[in-house]
Amino acid sequence: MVQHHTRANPLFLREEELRQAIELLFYAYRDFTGEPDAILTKYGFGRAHHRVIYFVGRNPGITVSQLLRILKITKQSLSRVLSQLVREEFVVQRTDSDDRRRRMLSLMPKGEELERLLTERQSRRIARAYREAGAEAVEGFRTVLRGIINEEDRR
Amino acid sequence: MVQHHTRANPLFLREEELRQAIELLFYAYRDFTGEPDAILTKYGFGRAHHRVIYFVGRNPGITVSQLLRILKITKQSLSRVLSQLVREEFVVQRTDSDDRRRRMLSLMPKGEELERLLTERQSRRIARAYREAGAEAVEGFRTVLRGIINEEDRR
DNA sequence: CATATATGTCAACGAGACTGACGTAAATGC
DNA sequence: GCATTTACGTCAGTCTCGTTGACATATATG
Repeated sequence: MVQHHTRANPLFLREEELRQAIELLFYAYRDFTGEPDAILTKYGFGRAHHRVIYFVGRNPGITVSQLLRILKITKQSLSRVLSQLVREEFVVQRTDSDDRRRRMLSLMPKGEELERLLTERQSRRIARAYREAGAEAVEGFRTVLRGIINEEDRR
Repeated sequence: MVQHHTRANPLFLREEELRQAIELLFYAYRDFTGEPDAILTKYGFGRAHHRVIYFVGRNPGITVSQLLRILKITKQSLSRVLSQLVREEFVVQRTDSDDRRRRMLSLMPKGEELERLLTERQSRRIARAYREAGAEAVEGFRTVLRGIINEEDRR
């Protein structure tokens, strides 16, 4: 079956292969975000809050505009979520002393705790997949994912 | 930053590695969906329409409940999108003659055309990443992604 | 001093997810 | 044959999170 198509149409395998990749990405992302989403609901937060908490935790002192460039959303969308996180003391803003227009963001204890909780779940999922796949597969995984990202963001 | 993990703690590399995976997935998915999203806007559709069009195109004759299991959304959410796609003649519903409760979904010409357009873009992105990464990396990519998906859905 | 930058905010809107309830038609099990 | 289950659709209401465009303020910079 597969061989027949291979011989007759050299594009068949290729298209099938690419569609499988599209689907793998969809399913993996769906399940990768599903677990945190469920936890966030209990806090009255959504996926947008998760992203902010994650990237602020990862880059303490990050500014609002840097965060916007990562998330690729508008100022308004971020603002709503961020001010809620500040109000509820998950995130704190300090004015940068070098450039007092900038607000440097960091996690407060509550934020760190939630970040750990969420990252732990996702890490566990990744760790399991990495362990089962082996080091070589992990390298391939990283290489391909990097290749999918827009060139300007591969830093 | 988190200094206490430098050399003394063997988990540092591991945590760093896992966080990189989390971020790669975020960035890759962000850019992977960004291009189709822009196209869909011109049709007055969103990402939800894309997912329906994609999976109906991929599985002609798929039923509503099968689609719900794939997308993991509620009947209401699907219904809104699906009825719009049917109304605008991108998707057609036929009653299954074996079980007349079931509606079998397929793409109409307009739907096939849009599906091709969207899948082409995403395929091109994947194909480029695959080409640059090489066959071995591709295998690793697939293996790890499969490992990230919930076990019951790896079929 | 003029301009550019970083941030915040207001108002309005739209997509797309959710819950819970209800209704209908058809298949299936006892 | 009747009760139950399944497949689908729909109503009403809610929430998150994305959008645009305009405007305000403080600060830095040329």
